[in-house]
Amino acid sequence: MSTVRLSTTSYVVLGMIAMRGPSTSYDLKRAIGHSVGYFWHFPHAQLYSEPKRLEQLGLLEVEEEDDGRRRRTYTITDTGLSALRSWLAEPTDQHYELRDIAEIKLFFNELAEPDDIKRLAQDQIKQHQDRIAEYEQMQERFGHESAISRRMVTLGLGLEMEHAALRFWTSLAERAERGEFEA
Amino acid sequence: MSTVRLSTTSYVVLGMIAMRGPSTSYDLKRAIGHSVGYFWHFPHAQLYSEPKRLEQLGLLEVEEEDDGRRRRTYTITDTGLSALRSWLAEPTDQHYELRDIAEIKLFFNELAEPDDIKRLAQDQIKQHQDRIAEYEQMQERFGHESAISRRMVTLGLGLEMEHAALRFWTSLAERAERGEFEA
DNA sequence: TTTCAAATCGTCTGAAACAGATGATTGGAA
DNA sequence: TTCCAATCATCTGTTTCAGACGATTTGAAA
Repeated sequence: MSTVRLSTTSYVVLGMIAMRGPSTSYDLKRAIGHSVGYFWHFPHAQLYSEPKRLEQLGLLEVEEEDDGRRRRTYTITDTGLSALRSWLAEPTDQHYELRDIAEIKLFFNELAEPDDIKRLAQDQIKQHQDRIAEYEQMQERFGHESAISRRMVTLGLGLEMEHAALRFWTSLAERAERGEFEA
Repeated sequence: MSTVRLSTTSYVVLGMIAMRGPSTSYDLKRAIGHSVGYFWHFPHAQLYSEPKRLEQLGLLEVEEEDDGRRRRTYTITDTGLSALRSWLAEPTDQHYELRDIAEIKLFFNELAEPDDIKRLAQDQIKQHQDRIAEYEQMQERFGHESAISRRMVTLGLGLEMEHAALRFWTSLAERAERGEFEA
């Protein structure tokens, strides 16, 4: 077994191919785009270079078209599958990271104009409402199709988080309205 | 005014120096470590290289010790302050990113053993409970000192998010217990 | 049936982010 | 006074990243 350290990107690629079956990089890009991509961004260039690496490590197999687009279709190997499975079985000690520019701006509220805080809060409210609507629509459309309902489980976490953020920014907007961030 | 694109890291550095006053890279590392570092990780090496860049751009000024540690103490310039202020005033269209390895593993639940899901959920419950305790302690200790209470505002968001995650994983653990992730 | 604009698909580049090793300085306990 | 642990700073090689670029394909209008 190799001693190379695989990244989260590696496992997402492995997992996607294991779940979907044989896939091209472009397939991955699209599949990730309407699933894990909602909460963790993977630049599409990675989805071309990473499978190449995984193939060299023997975790994927590749089949190349020899003309036109020259698509490379990747399949997971037994080694790849067992690497993925042991990662899934492994405990995760790392806490999540919430990369939220709005939160950073809010952290520096002392340096901002009170009106900036108000607008920030209002923008966030709108954004989270929109996202909630989007998630609910997904849940409605696909949540009951048992074929993919297990892929919808994380939507529940996404929704909880969105509602939490919405609650926070709503209450913050009220506090700002009350003048809590003046002088 | 320069046309260089500043990153979030840049603004965090500027903001920290603006809020704390003259700071060394090590000061930044520590200050970030017990504030924004809780939700967005900035590798400390960046906090040495980034101020250097900002100094070259004229957004910071530097004063160097000429012996011993050779600490470089950075101060924000007027240009730096106005760059920071206009960033704070600017709307933020980007949605947050939630980099959560546990969520990724859960997404691939179809490929995992039912017991893995149970343990994943239990670990997450523990982790979020601990984090909540940590945040509540911070709130209790510093929330009332008006000198810094405005720097504690984001703690509220952190807590809301932690509670949301805790709710989700708690309910997920029950579903797993009921055998929802078998076969 | 040609044509041409939009959508799809793939690669490349240079810059920034990153983990983690290394090394120097310092304070204070033994 | 020595010596260990904490503090502080830099360096290295790798990975991530945004976004530009270019090639192929589709299909609708001409």
